[in-house]
Amino acid sequence: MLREDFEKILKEHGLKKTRQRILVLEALSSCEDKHLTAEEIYETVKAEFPEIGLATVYRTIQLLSELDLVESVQLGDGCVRYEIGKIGEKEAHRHHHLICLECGKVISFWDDLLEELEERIRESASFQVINHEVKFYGYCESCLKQGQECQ
Amino acid sequence: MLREDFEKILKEHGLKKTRQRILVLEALSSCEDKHLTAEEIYETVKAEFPEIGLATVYRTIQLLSELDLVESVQLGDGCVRYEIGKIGEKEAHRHHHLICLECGKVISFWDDLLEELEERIRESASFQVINHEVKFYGYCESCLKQGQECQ
DNA sequence: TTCGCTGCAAATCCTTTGCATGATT
DNA sequence: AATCATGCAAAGGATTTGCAGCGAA
Repeated sequence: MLREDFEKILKEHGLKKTRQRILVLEALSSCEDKHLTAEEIYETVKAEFPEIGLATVYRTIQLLSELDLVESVQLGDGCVRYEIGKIGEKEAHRHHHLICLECGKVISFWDDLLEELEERIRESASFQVINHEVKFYGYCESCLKQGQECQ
Repeated sequence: MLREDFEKILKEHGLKKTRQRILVLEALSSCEDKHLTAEEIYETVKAEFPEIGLATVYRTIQLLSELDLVESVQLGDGCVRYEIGKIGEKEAHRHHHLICLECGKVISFWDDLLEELEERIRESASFQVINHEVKFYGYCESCLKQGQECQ
């Protein structure tokens, strides 16, 4: 997500361009794979703009969600985290997470193998699938190496 | 999950059999497809045992989680809900949810099509998959019928 | 009798809201 | 200048914790 695109979207929706909004979006864009919590976004932005308040971060996240620019994910550690969206892009539908049960590391990956499964659901359950969310829990490479005797 | 099995598990772990614990488990067993919140479990048990406290419900849920008898699910409405587990049974790995974006209805279904995908992940990402969680968002049959012009 | 379990109330954590001030258009 | 957005502090909701009393073993 480019800054100009974002500014254009704000304008289109009659919303004001503020430093806080830009910085929250940039925090989320800069580390796409970090899955930041609201608190982490707050700390990140505060480094560059110490006056920002946590409430503004929450309000901005909510705004970005409504604009379909970010989505929340819950990765098993009890925290709500936010990701910059791939919404609208064709990547959106193929974006999944691998979550390490040992170290908590999250690996994003893309795959569309579920297309076939969706088709079957559509037929068998009379349910029109719009989107799906898949999480795989297990052990990442480095944790496997470290504790080969453990599992 | 049968009551006797549960009592046996409690005994095996040196835990006491209490009316509260039995009733919480029964609330969760009786309506497997309801995905109750802590508050709903509380209300259900209270009908039969009005002295119970909400804290006990939370403590019992936590206990049941540690015993791998229940797991939490978050179905897009912002609430944390609990399901009696299929853990250990071969059903465990094939248990997914269809969530209606219109009415919020949740339909559980079982399918193991992801086996193949897991195999590919194991190879390509050097990640050992232990479990997975899949949610499909879309529109259920009755919502589709009602608003055929809407989507 | 012992020790774990419970209910209650208070504490905590995360998120939202009200309101006066400040910034953007 | 008008309006929207912000910071702060207070409110809200969900969950956890401390503690004295109760109940299962």
